[in-house]
Amino acid sequence: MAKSDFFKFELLKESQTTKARAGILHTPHGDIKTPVFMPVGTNSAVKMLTKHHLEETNAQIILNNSYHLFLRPGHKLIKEAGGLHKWQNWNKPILTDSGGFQVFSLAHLRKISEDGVKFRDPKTGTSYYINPEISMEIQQDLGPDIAMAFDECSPYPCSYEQAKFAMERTHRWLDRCFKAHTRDDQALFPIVQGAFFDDLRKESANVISSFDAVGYAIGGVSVGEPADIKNYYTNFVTDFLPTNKPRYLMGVGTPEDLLEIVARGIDMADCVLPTRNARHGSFFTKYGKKIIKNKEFETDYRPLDEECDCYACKNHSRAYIRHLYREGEANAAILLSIHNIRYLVRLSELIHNAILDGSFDDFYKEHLNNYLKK
RNA sequence: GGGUAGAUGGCCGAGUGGCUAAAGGCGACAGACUGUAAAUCUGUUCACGAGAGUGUACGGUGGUUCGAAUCCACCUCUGCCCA
Repeated sequence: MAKSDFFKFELLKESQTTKARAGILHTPHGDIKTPVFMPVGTNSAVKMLTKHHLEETNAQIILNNSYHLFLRPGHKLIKEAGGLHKWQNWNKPILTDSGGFQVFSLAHLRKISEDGVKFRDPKTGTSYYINPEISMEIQQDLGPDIAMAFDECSPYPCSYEQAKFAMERTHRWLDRCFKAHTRDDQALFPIVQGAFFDDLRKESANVISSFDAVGYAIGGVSVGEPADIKNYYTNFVTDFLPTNKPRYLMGVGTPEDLLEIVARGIDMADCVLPTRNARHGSFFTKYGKKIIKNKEFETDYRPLDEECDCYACKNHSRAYIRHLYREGEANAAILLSIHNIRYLVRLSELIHNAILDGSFDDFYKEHLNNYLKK
């Protein structure tokens, strides 16, 4: 069977005033309504959530990470266990990152060569080697619906020469990824790099668009650059990507980011922020991000967000969750994680519906206005 | 009654003559986090002041000294041991 039989992207409707689009991406493990927010479960676990919690958030697809699972427990073990879906008992779509982000985030613990990257495991000091072929082998053994190309994500700031070199190497690696990738029931998304230079981003978008892929990703953003730069390049790059394929902006973001990037033509996004911020005590509301430990919530008996339908909001008050957090109870992180994920998943559902009924422009303005109101 | 140890900022606890408005921890108050080395990290925390700074402060009172949380005397209180 060819890839086109497993994957199809239906573009349902486009906004008249912005670049927002609503669609459906069909995958071997089910359909994904876009725009979609994808929670991150690096170690084959979305931190703090059981499968039951995660299903209740209505997440349509989750991320896992090749680098982390390669180190432990090993892709061969997961393959033997029946693949990622069976391994973590998640029967909806899964996307794996290639290990490319660790080239960036573990910069001081790795050495890049033309062939690939040597990493030192921060926990044990052991050395591991990943190159495009190894990343494809890992991801084909793990068995997600969507695999990502092995890329080199540049830091911010970054010189033009450095960015160009990393981008060109990413393109050479991309070619090797596509040659090594053979599973038809798995999509391989190439990734645009080029840091924050117009000509590099344009060149990279054109190069990756020349590969026949199910969807196309934009990487190298949310690496410390200001929001307006991120928005500018998101808008800039989507102009050079195929219109009939999903575009995935990697590592973004906050609720306001989600609105901004959808308006700039993005269909998929993932971020660790909802779960990390939850563990660190902050939560999303219609009126902006709040910090649960703050005194203002001491006697606030309202739910985290009054319009939210998540488990935490249906059952508990801000005052109660604040108490749990201050006492170091794990339940605080669990409840906040459930809420933050549901907040972004629900926001993406509302966005999808708003695009379909033609009200996205108003929705976008009103929501952003509320969220950024102080 | 006798002996002995001690009394430091909201709490615990360093500090034994100037470098001490006083380490460190806790607590409190606030902030950061964007393809997860992260249930982590950062800042503030005597009063007044934007700040330089000024004032008050190491149980109490008095003393020694150019200078005392630190040395001396007495007092108050507390822990422990003996009667």
